[in-house]
Amino acid sequence: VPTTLGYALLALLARQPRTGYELRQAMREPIGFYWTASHSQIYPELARLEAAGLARHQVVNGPGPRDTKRYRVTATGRRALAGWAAEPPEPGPERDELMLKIYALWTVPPDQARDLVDAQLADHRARLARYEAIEAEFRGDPAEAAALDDPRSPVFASFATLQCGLSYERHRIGWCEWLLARLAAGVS
Amino acid sequence: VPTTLGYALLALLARQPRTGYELRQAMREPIGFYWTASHSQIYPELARLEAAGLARHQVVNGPGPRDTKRYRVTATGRRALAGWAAEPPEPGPERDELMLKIYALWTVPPDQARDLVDAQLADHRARLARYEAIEAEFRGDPAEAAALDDPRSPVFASFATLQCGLSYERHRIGWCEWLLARLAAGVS
DNA sequence: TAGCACATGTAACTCGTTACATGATTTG
DNA sequence: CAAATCATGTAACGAGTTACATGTGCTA
Repeated sequence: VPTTLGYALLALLARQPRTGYELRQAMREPIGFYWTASHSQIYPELARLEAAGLARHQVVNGPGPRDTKRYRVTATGRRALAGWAAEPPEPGPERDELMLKIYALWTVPPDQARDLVDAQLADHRARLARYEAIEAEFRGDPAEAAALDDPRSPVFASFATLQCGLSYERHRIGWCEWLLARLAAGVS
Repeated sequence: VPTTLGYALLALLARQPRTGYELRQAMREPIGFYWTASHSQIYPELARLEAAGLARHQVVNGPGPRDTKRYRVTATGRRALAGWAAEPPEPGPERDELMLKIYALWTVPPDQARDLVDAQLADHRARLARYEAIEAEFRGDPAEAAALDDPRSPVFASFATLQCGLSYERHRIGWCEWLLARLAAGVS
């Protein structure tokens, strides 16, 4: 039984075969918004997946300088992934460093507190803009737009996570604005 | 320079002196929504804080069966806490296991997918109800209600984190409902 | 009298990050 | 020719969880 990282890799491999290096790239942008991993974690994990019979590789002499191993999920791996995805996630402890800082915000001079929240607000607005651009891409591509309503398509799944990201950023922006209004009220 | 856990402990001690055992209790409910720690982490960390001069303890023969050490922040610790709290948090990697499952949701039969999202929705509704109850307590207590607008009061800080929690649960509920509507559309 | 709350500590293990290690190919 | 990209691995370290270890006082 793999770790969460193992399932993350299977989830990527179920969409298309990839090398360890490509998996590492993928762990940045699309999926990287909610899960990341460095190559030093990925390579050993791929070996474990293969040992467990959930993935297998093929050596490929691609255009690159050295031989690369291209991994794909096995039928067993695909079943394991679906089984895992259908289970409710175990309620891991939420860890939000910003909230901890907010909890201690009364010890900070109000103008510094305002700077902190201002910076957060700017961050979230920037991320919202990025997500909105990605959303526009989804809707703009006819092939993808067609799959948006089919729960069996990967495009649907990607779009669902994107919607969550959009909603999250809007929530966070709203809260920052609320907090900023309170902090501004105490201006000298 | 302490770890995040160290600052979490300082944030609690800045409000009132506590023993290791009491800190462990506190890491469950109020602050535990966004940071948790077990006693096996807390006791060594307290020793480190003391070694760094940020907290100190006094042995107390309380009503309990054995001597307990009651910790309080030092003036240095208080300054360190305020300095840390004013700094923007470093953007740690977001890790959301549910999003990973959603990313793989296309591999899951739609009726199972619906069950998963249903369960999440119920969880979030329950947590929202809890937060709303806590909010009502804040507003009901005249002493606390008076401090709600003062950025220098711990009550204000606690209330701000609570508002974020309320907003977060509402965001998550909205997204679950959105997703459920898409999944229901594909009903056989 | 069995179990729970009180009360504090250490040890082993897992997960993740950063640094170490190597080396070819392409691009400026 | 120097730097970035491609490409894969291991080692050391830090943070966190679970389990080990000990012992008192109260309550069902």
